[in-house]
Formats: sequence, C-alpha cells, structure tokens
Amino acid sequence: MHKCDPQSQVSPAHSSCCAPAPIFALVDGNSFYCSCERVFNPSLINQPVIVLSNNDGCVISRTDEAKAIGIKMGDPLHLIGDSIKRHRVRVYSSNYALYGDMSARMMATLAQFTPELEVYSIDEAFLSLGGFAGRDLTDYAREIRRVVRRDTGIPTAIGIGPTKVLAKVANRAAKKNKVSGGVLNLCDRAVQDSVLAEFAAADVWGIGARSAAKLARMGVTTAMQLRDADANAVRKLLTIVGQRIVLELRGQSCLALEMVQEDRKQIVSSKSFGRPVYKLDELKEALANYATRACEKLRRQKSACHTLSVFVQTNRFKDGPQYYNSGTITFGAGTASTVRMIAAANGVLENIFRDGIEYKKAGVILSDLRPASAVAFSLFDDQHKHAQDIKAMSVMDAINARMGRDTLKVGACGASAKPSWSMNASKASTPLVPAWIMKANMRTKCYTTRWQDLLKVGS
DNA sequence: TCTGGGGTCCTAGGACCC
DNA sequence: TCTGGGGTCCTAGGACCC
Repeated sequence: MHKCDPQSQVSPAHSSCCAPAPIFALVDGNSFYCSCERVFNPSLINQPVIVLSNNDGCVISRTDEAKAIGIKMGDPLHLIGDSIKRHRVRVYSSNYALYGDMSARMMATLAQFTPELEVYSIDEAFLSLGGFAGRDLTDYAREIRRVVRRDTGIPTAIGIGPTKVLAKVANRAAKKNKVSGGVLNLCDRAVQDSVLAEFAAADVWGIGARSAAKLARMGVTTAMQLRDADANAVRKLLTIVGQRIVLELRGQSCLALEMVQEDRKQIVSSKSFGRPVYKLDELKEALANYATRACEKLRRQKSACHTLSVFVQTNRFKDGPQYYNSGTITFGAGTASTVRMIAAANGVLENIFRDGIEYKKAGVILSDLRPASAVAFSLFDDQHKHAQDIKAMSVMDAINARMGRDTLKVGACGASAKPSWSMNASKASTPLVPAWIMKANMRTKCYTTRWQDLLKVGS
C-alpha cells in the first residue's frame, strides 16, 4: 500500500502541477449480503433479513429493518432467538459463491464509469473522479447508483470527497441521511464543516474502539475536533496512522488509489469446528482441508510459501481450561504443493497436539510468500521431485476448475462425501459429519454460479 | 448445544554486526 | 578488560478493516 509520509511530504500526494486535484468516490453496497439474497428472493424486500457468519455463528449483515429492531453486527445467533421469532426475521447462512459473483458484477458495472477503480472489499470500491471535475459530480454519482441498481439489483450509497477518508465519511453520512438520495458530496468546505461537526470521531475510518477512547481522553469526540486537533499530538497518541487521518480530514490526500491488487503476503485458512474435536486424526483431516484451500490460493497468485504455521485452540468463550498452541516450519525451497504442505502441517501438529483437550478451532497460516518462479534450491533439495509436484498440482487445479472444487483431492482430506444440507442442526453434529464441515443450515442456492441452481421463471 | 474468517500496517525490542 | 554507538533485520503484539 502506498502511503505518503506526512513528515517528508509537505505538499499533497498529487503534487504534479498539471494533474487535477484528486477526487474520490466511495461506492458501497447497502447491507451487501442481505441485498444479494433479496435480488433472488423479492419476498425479502421490506422485511428484516440477516446473514450469518460461518457455522451460522453470528450476524454479519443486516437490513435496515433488522437494525431497527436492535440486531447488532456480530450478535451471536443463539442470543437473539427471541427477537428473531418475534419479528419474523428472515435468517440466512452466508453464501460466498453468490456474494463473490454479485460483487464481480457490481465492480464490472462501476468500471464503466471510470478507468481508475480500486476494489477495496467485496462490497466497496473507490473511484477516482478527478478527471470529471467539470461535471456535476453529485449527478454523476446518482447516475452510477441508478445503473448499478438496474444492472445488478444492488442498492448502493456513494460518498464523494477530496480524500479517501472524507469520501468514507461522506458515504456513511449518505447512508444515514435518507434525504441525500444515497449520494453525498463532501468537496465543499462548508458542507464538510456541517457534516464533520455531527460525525463521531469513533466512526471515522481507521479510528477503532481503542483509538476512540484515547481521543476521548484528549477531549476529541467529533470528526471536526479530530480534524482541528494538533497533528503531532495525535501522532504521539495514535502513531503515524492517526496523523494521516487528521491530514486526510483536512483535505490533504495521503492515501492513494490502488488500482492493482497486490499479491497476498500471507494466506490464512482456519475455521471453528461444527462440533468438539478431541482426536489427532480428526485435526489432521481438518488441517489437510485447510492446507488444500490455502495452497489453491497460493498457486492462483503464483507464489511459493517458505513458512508454514499451524495452530490449534479450545473454545475461548467456554469456561474452564484454555489451550492454545502453534508451531512453525520453514521450507528451504519454497513450495506450493498441497501434498508437501499437508505433510508439513501434520508434522507441526504432532508437536503441538496434547491429548484430552476439547479443540474448537484450528488453522494454517502460509507466510514468507515469494514468486514461484524464483524458488531457490540448495544442494540437498530434490529438484526433480519439485518439478513433479508442480505438474501434479496443475493437473489437479485444471480438473477441479472444470469439474468443481474437490473433484480431485489429496487422500488425507478424508473421503467423506459432501454433506447434505437438508439435515437439520441437531443431526449435523452426529460423528458421521467431519468436524471441519461448516454448519450452514440456511444457505440459499448458488443462483449465479451453478446451472442447476438457476432461478426458474414461471414454473 | 450455539460467539466468523481473512487480511494489512505500525512499532518496539531483541539479536547481531561493525 | 571495559565502554560505546549506529545500523539492519526479524518477530511479536497491537490496532484496525471488511
């Protein structure tokens, strides 16, 4: 991520004399996951809807109607059962195949409006509108909203500002303030003043709970106060990150648009188990599956991994003895081989495993990633074996890409058939289901990515 | 019974070298 | 034997984001 050091950077980032002053728009899908569900199920419109995290654990997306009855982000499902029943909240397991595809459609639509686009997350994109300064940007943003809605079905809010942080503020304010029509332009100083005065410092992008508490002790509780605070004092309190936010609030752009997606520096695959796990073999099977996912990502970005970490842990929400342990192994010559990774993960696991513990979660972390093309061998590495691995993996990837995920997999992942989601929650905890299979009892179909799930009209 | 998963960046401190 | 500073690299932990 490119960031200007405000210490060395006296003039703004775009210092070139002929380049237009930067203008950012942040487009954000409203209640994105819920909106995706609504696109394929119109009966959800105007209803309270929530989407749950993995294992149907807690709330990660909610519609305005769900917010209105007091359901909060992160609420555990099992604590809001009453409210769900009373208000007939429609509840869904997350369906990332669907959301990922809807996201791609939204981004493709946005790309029609500017060549300079940064896909920031699954439901957000920054657009550079610096080249459109001659136009009425509020009108332009309304047009963007209209077309995204028409072509994807997703409602959005758009915030405009001279910096990313101000565009973020504008976006949040646009969402809250219904009269703005989903668009707010914060390029004007007077508008900035009126919005920032009412905007909580804790809601500014980059200010989390810890930082908000520190600022409050300084007497800073609004975004306006933060903007007008002494930048050096803020730096002392919140490091350079906080100082950058102050400058951004003042309209000095420190965070640039990043159009190219850099390769990941770390790949994590970890999950809580659907049921308690005690046995080494079960952990091995779970980790084999996580390592498989991680290596697929690794190969997709054409990297090789030089460090593998494995961790296991108990349920941190449960009273009683806790256990966490992790171990690491390094590869002299980097690898992206699922087979090698699973073998290595097993080795680490045997070192950190203790008998008689109720495990709740495990995972693998691949780090020290470097280009696969630059793997360096020592005298003792078996280069022939390495070449064979690469060939085997590319065959496996090709088959899985054509025939579907896990058509071909390593034996250590377990032979268990894909579970049937028609089973209910209580049955899902029978030992027949592998521990690493996630609970998802309320998953919708993959309308956009599987032929057999295509929506039928008029039948 | 039931509480997500996957990322990034920054800083401080230790190890090591000259 | 004692004393000293400066530089780099690495890692763990904290904080934040979606």
